[in-house]
Amino acid sequence: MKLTTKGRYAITIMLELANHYETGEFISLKDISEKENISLKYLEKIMLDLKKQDFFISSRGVDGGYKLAHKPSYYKLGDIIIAAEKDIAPVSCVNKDTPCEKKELCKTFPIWDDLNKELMNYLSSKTLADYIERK
Amino acid sequence: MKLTTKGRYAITIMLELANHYETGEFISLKDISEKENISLKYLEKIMLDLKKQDFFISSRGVDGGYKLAHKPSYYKLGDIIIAAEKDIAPVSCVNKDTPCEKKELCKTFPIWDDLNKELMNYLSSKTLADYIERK
DNA sequence: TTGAAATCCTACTAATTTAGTAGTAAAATA
DNA sequence: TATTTTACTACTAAATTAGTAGGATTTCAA
Repeated sequence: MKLTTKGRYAITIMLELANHYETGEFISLKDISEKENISLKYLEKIMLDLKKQDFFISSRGVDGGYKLAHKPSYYKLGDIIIAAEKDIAPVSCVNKDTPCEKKELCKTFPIWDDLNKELMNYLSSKTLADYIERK
Repeated sequence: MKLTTKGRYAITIMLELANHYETGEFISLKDISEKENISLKYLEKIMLDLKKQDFFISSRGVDGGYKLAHKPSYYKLGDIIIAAEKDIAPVSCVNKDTPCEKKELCKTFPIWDDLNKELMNYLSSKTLADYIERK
């Protein structure tokens, strides 16, 4: 049931931006990279996937970086993880895009279907706002 | 968040045995292998991990195989998956045996800790009895 | 008492996936 | 115009996954 580093780092990036949401300032990937000890190039790559969503406002050049386009409560953990990992179904047969054709016959299908629903439900119920730093 | 085939097939095996629990007969891996189209050798290997638990009664030779040592409601999905996959923590920092040392400082730790608890809680709440065939 | 059918056990391996790296272009700002 | 940052594509080493291969041992029935 492991998450890949892509999903993990995506959450790291998003939570860091959420923690600076109130200030309105841009946060560069370099800052996050140094703070969290993650390769800058790898963070950039993860950003490519996240950017396909309407998640950020970005700015290039000195003092540039990213900031959230919406307030932290807009960002469900599930949406972030899916954006980074593409597919988080625990078993591919319950994936929305490529569902199993034999699911009517398969005795284990209900197990994976229930688990997937439970997971999705939980990850949709939590947002970045639930985990930002309180002062 | 993918499960490996080990975890998937472990559930397949256990559910098949659960569906024959009432008859008391031994089910061979060969039967399951043919029915589910999974390599016999691979099923044997998965069995090695499951057998470390007090899960089965086995019998060799003709008409041998396995049957459940307890009734289906005894087997929590989480216990089966953990036996097969060893570790199902979505992120290694929340693993019981090798927890992260910086968890006090880490801002994302509570996210993974909550997710892990949710998962474990769910997988402990369901047993094979919830998914056996009704006649 | 021998052969077949099953479990039991260890070692190896091809294919896939993960976790990056490398290099460059383009934009913004001072 | 130099610097800093994002934006984008292509490649790659390491690790993991999903098995295979080969045999030993046990049980039962003919």
